[in-house]
This record gives sequence, C-alpha cells and structure tokens, in this order.
Amino acid sequence: MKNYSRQREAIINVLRSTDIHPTAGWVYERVREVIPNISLGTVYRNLDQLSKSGEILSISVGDGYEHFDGNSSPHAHLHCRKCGRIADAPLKNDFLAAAALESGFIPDTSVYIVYGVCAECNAKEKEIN
Amino acid sequence: MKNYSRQREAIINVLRSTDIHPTAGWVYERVREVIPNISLGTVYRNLDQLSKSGEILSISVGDGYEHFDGNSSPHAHLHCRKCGRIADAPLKNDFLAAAALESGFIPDTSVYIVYGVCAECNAKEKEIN
DNA sequence: CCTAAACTAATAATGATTACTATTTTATTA
DNA sequence: TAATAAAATAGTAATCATTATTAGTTTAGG
Repeated sequence: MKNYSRQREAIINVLRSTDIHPTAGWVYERVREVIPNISLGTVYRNLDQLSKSGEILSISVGDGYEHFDGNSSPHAHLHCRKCGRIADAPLKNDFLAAAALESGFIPDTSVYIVYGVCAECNAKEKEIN
Repeated sequence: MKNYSRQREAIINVLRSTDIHPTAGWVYERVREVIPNISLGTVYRNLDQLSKSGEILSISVGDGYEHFDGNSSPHAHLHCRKCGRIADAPLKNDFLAAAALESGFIPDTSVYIVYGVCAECNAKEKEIN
C-alpha cells in the first residue's frame, strides 16, 4: 500500500523539527537543503497523504495557505491575526468527544483555532501608542 | 466608515437564512436571484469585510473553499469528511478563554472544527457493506 | 445641491494547489 | 539476482478560488 521513500522521510523530519506549523512551500525550501532536486509536487502529495493517514495534522487558518503540524495529538492552536504565527495550546482531552455528542457524528480529529493577538504583537502595539 | 448598500444587505439576508455554512459562490448564486447583476467580487469583498468586523464567521475546513456562517456566537462545527457538510454543535462558553490562558494571547474569536463522519454517511456505509 | 468617501460591476491577474506524464524506486517472488 | 507490478518521483502544465484594478455610481452629511 505505502512504500518507503527518502523524500517522504525527509519531509516528516522537517515537520518534526519545527513547531511553527509551516506551509507546503516552507517545507519544500527546508527539504531542498537535503534533497536539492525534490519537486514541489512531491511535497504537496506527501503532506496530503500523511494528513489523510493521520500521521500529521492539516490546519486552515484562512490566510490562504494550508499549514501542517507534525504533532497530531489533540491540542488547540492560537493564531495571531497580526503576525500570522500559529502557537500550540493545551486542550482538555474529553472535549473532542463532548463537542460531537450530537446526532451520531463520529469524530476522528479536531482543529481548534483561537484567533486573536499574541503577546508580542500586543506589546509592540503599546510601544507605538 | 461604513455605508449602506443593498448588495450587502442581501448578502447578510442570504447568510442568515441558511445553516449550511455556504461558500462565497453559493451566496453569490442565491443573491443573484434578488440582484441579478451583482458581481462576484462584491460578494467576496462584503463577506471579507463582514467577517473582519465580526458580524459573520469565516471557516476554513480545508476543502479548498472558504465557508461563512451568519451566526457569529461561539459554537463548534462538525465537518463530515465524506459529504462535506458542516453542522453546528454546542460549545461550553468558558472554553475560549481557557484555551488561551497561555502567554498573554488575547483571543477574539475561535473556530473549533471536528472532523469525522456524520450519522447519515455512516448509515449509508452500513447499507453498502 | 455638492462633495468626499464608500461602494459597485466587469474584467483581468494572481498564485497556491492539483493534474499529468514519462521515468525511477521499492518490495516481492521465483 | 533477475523479473515484475505497484508506488513514487521530477518536471511541467493546467486549474480555479480569490484578489486586484478601474471607471463609474451611490451614500451620507453639511
């Protein structure tokens, strides 16, 4: 069903080495440092595959890019509207099930994104005014 | 700052009349029934504006489209991986603040999306097998 | 009525993502 | 260690949701 490829391994390694929740393009640039002639399509295909198999997480914050997270255990994301950063935040475990109680819906993953302004951007704002 | 326009009013009306969390394209088709020569760009611009001002909610489930929700009060969304439907689900109120406790992040909105399979799709699956 | 800011229709441009194709790699079996 | 089929890849072209542009129209306030 699924064969080994050093391209995929490199992609996973890059993802596991960061917590910035990168885009496909960012992953592509980093992987190129190891496999210079890797194709952008290969990066997209593998990220798609890995997120469908549950090994990684795919996150849409609505900034026009798909973001990826090597940590697929349940946690929330804090997305800063100003700098665009996506940070991790803890999440009570029983929440996923509780939210889906309704109507026979069978949950597998969840993405919880909190929009707002991060501490750093808030500090900069205060400096200016 | 913000002027009245009947295009924007029609867009809000369409959004408030449904709970399917439509895309810009869907809203466009519905508004055209009332204002036949409305421009798609106008729909996009207004939806963007309204979601930035907090009057509506913008939701990315990762299906390649941006979805919109006329109900901007905090609630979770159940996104079915098979039929693509997005349903509403209740959400404990204090959750938003709790998830953002960390590091001085100041939350404004949150989008909580649970991925899985809805009851209907699950029933169909059982019929087949 | 006048004016400036906000808005619109129509259309062109953008750019992230996906599709396609010929070639190469992987895993398996003899 | 060949032979083979499934899975992957590089490179490139195509897609299409969204954004930008522009000339003209509408709104609101004095």
